Amino acid sequence: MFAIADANNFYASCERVFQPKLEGKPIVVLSNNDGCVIARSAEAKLLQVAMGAPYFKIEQYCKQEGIAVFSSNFSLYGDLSQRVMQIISGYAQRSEIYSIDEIFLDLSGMPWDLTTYCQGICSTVKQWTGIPISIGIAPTKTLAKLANRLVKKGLSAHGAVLDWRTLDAPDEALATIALDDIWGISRRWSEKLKALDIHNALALKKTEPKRMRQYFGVVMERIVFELRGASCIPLEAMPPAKKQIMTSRSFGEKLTEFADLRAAVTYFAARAGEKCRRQKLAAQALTVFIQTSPFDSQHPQYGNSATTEFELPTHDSAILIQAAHQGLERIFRQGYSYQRAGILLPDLLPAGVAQMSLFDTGEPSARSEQLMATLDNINRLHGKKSIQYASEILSNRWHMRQQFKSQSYTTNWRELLTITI
DNA sequence: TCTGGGGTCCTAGGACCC
DNA sequence: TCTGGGGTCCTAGGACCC
Repeated sequence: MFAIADANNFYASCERVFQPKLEGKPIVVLSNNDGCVIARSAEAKLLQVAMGAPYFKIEQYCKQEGIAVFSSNFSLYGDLSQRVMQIISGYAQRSEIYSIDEIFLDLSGMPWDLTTYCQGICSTVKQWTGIPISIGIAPTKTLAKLANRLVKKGLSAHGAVLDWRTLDAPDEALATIALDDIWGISRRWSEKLKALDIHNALALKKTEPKRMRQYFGVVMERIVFELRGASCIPLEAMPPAKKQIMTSRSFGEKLTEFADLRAAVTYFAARAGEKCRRQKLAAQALTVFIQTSPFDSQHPQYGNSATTEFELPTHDSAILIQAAHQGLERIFRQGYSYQRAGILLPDLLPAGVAQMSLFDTGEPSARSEQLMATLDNINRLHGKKSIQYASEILSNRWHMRQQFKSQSYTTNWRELLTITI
């Protein structure tokens, strides 16, 4: 038996925890650079604010309807997510954190009533963190996700929890579920399914799995089996090591100067190095990429990338930064307005298991390890950006617009919530 | 003026191994 | 007429997730 616990409108709920006056009020959260809508409270959904809507197109509407607008605050969301996950994972022997606001639980073999048990999880999480969650329970992950979806639509007889097995007419419920509401099916596949005269989850369940495999591949075949109640997608209690790490951003304003881009990619390379070290991985190569805005039809477009391979796998920020600079020099062209850049570390290995080169003594890498550990410690103890590479801060013109950002209430001593009486 | 930032898996084809 | 059998690795493209 699987359960999926999922926070309701997670980013909007995080903002509401620290501004309870927004209870019952519409909230939207914007992407980096305040570009487009990436989260909406239930009230904002009722006001027909679309997911992904560019903010500049709905700004007036938000003001008119009194919608509270926030820039994304990932240090807040990440921290609250950790707290929620820690609480929920205590309720099962095995669990899998699936995304920032979702966690699967293995509820196999539990002798008590699972609906009551999960209702207890919901109320504890709400009481301890202020975040509302919903839980779907079923014999497969795909059905658990659907049960969760029915909860969100208000179709559960048990509040925030629904056990698929307690449905009186599960097939009738499936018949009401649109294809692209199924986990793993998006617009293209649902269109292709409709062309085959398959129009809802029940119809898909009744297809022949082998035939679906011929049309779509093994992924769709598994979905059909899962809809039938045969589990094909196991719980992954141990998250597999990352295969690649990316750090990229759109800029607050278009950049034309090499020096501004160089500061940006330096920052990205340093962040990618931090991620790499935290996950105990090392990069065999680094790709730097830059591009102009695909929405800008007035100016000439250009995008390019350059990859540098390392002699030895590394997670030393200085080496990553140097490679990023060299790559940028190769691809930078004068005369374009750049909108976005980033760093990709494409082929990661576990740190410390690398093949040494014939003449390597190991000593420089020991010094590098020490230096990186010290750097990470300083930034952990004294806050992000306490110590940075000089070339990161030679320009800040690329910095994101974040006009509506709330405080980092839980991760920064200088931004604690203050209450005036 | 203004449109996010991360990731994964599968498949097919080509090149190569013994 | 007849033309082995079993693999791996890499890449690009296409799909999906949050």
